[in-house]
Amino acid sequence: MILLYKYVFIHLINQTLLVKANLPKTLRSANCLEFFNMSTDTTLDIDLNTNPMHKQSEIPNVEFEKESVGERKSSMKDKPVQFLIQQLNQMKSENKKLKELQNIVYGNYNDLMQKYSGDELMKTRKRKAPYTENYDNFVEKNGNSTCSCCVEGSNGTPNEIFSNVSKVYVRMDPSDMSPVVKDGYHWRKYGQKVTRDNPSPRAYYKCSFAPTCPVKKKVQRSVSDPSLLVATYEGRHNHKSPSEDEVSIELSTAATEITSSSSISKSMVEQMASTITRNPSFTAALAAAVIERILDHEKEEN
DNA sequence: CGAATTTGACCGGCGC
DNA sequence: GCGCCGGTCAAATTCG
Repeated sequence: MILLYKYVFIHLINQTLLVKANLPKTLRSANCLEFFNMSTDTTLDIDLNTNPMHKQSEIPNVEFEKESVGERKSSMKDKPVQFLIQQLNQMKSENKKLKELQNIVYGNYNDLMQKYSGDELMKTRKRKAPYTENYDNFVEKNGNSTCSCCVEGSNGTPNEIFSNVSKVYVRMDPSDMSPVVKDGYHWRKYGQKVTRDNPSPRAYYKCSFAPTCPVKKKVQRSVSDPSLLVATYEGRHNHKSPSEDEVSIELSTAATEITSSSSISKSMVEQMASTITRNPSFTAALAAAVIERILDHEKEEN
């Protein structure tokens, strides 16, 4: 089961976690998935609606690395010095790549800061205004997929220490104008308001696990782009996403079938990954899981 | 018939 | 103190 998860998830999340793990602490505090939506480097792209199997080289790499470890061990007996040199060179090249990635992320981060730290953010509303709503341009700039999202901390400043407020931007199908963000959780609508700065009504939802789960969300169409939904989440779920459970059951069933017949073949894993990633519930659950994972990581650090 | 949604009323924070 | 505004409540309505 763990192996299956690994195969299916590894090429989706691997780059994300790699970049996240190598970010400087100040950058990690930014806690923005927007870094992974940046278009300057495809390795940073975490387009959840893209079939991940186009990066097929990822899965064979896992197996290759296992084999090469064995080869390394045998060669280590024969030529330990050469082996160490080879290892050193390999690490150097990896460091170089990581440094390049880091520079790209730094550049994107600075661009974002320049773009949104100016007067636009300062002319906020007279009320509490815990967050800004001026990220539309960002999503428009980067929203080349059908679902673009980013998460920001409170106060609208990406470098703010994380709190329990996050925003998600979702580009909707133009044919589907219902103000619903499918994020894998079940919500109960408890109110709707037309706000002053946006003719589209804002819908208020509570997690249907309430009062056990304190999470609320607000959903409203973007002023500049009606096809864009802005979902503001407050609080953190204290339970698993129902979609995660569904996916877990699907994977468990598939794993039972596979292991009962033969060893796991690459094509079967690919087929399975392709099937479940076409499932909107899976992509939503994956997005929620990735965000949750990063937020947990952030919480541990703080 | 129960659950979910709608919608007008109400509440509290904030600026003037 | 008053009015504006965002957020919440709860009765009425709709839906499956």
